[in-house]
Amino acid sequence: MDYKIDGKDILLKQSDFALDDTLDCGQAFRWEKISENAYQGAFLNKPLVISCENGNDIFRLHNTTESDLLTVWKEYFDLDTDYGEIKRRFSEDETLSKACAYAGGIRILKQDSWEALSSFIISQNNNIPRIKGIIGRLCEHYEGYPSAEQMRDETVDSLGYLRSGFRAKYLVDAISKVLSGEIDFSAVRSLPLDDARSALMKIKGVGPKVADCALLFGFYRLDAFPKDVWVKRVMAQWYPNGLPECTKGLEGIAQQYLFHYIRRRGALV
DNA sequence: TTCCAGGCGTATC
DNA sequence: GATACGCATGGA
Repeated sequence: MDYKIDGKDILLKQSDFALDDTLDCGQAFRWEKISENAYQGAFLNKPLVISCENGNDIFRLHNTTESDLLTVWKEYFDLDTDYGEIKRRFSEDETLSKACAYAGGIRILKQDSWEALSSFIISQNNNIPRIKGIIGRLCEHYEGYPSAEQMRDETVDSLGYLRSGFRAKYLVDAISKVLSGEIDFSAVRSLPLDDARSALMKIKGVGPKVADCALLFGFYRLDAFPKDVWVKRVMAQWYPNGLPECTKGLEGIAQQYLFHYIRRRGALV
């Protein structure tokens, strides 16, 4: 990792990284674009403004210490993973090659398990602007993304201000099962993919898709492959016999390139 | 007005 | 196991 301290900021040189591609591709819901080249957001309750300095590979992490870079942001932005190598692997496949070329700056964010799980519970049968609205109201209420512990006394009625519709009862069930220990995140981390998915699906409102999103984005299980309406279209049109061999073990990363591509383009051409 | 959105629970067969 | 339908809300 190549970086230097610049006053109160850190300057980071990082290839295969673009803010629009990574922070506005539907994997995280509370990064806000505050100018042409800058986003404001947070991991847990540690806020960050990050901007791109040269329109390319130099990034400024504003008001950040070297310690925060090394203990928080390096991991969150997955800076130890070589996405260039992954894209070369995927480029054996014609459709994936186009998707990687279209948004080559996508990285999988290593998000907090509870935030990812609860965010994707909210995401079901919903659209991204409205998901961001609900999560924005939640974070405004708690002055940051609340832990399950902080939400322990919430009920369907008390969550009414979120206007999350039928999903409120699913959040309440998730809070309850996480706090009771029925869902144990450290156990989920050590389980094989199918067992981890089944464990999360004990929560009402968590089916295969939400579970796979939580596993991919909140537990960094790169072999989890969430199939939403968009990815189902991709699969039907381009991969009727399943994903190509070159994605093996990294199906989740392939999913994110394909998801972003078909959503932005409307179709794969 | 109707349709749809990073789905899932339930009923029914 | 598969298929059909309802679900809260709000933007298009």
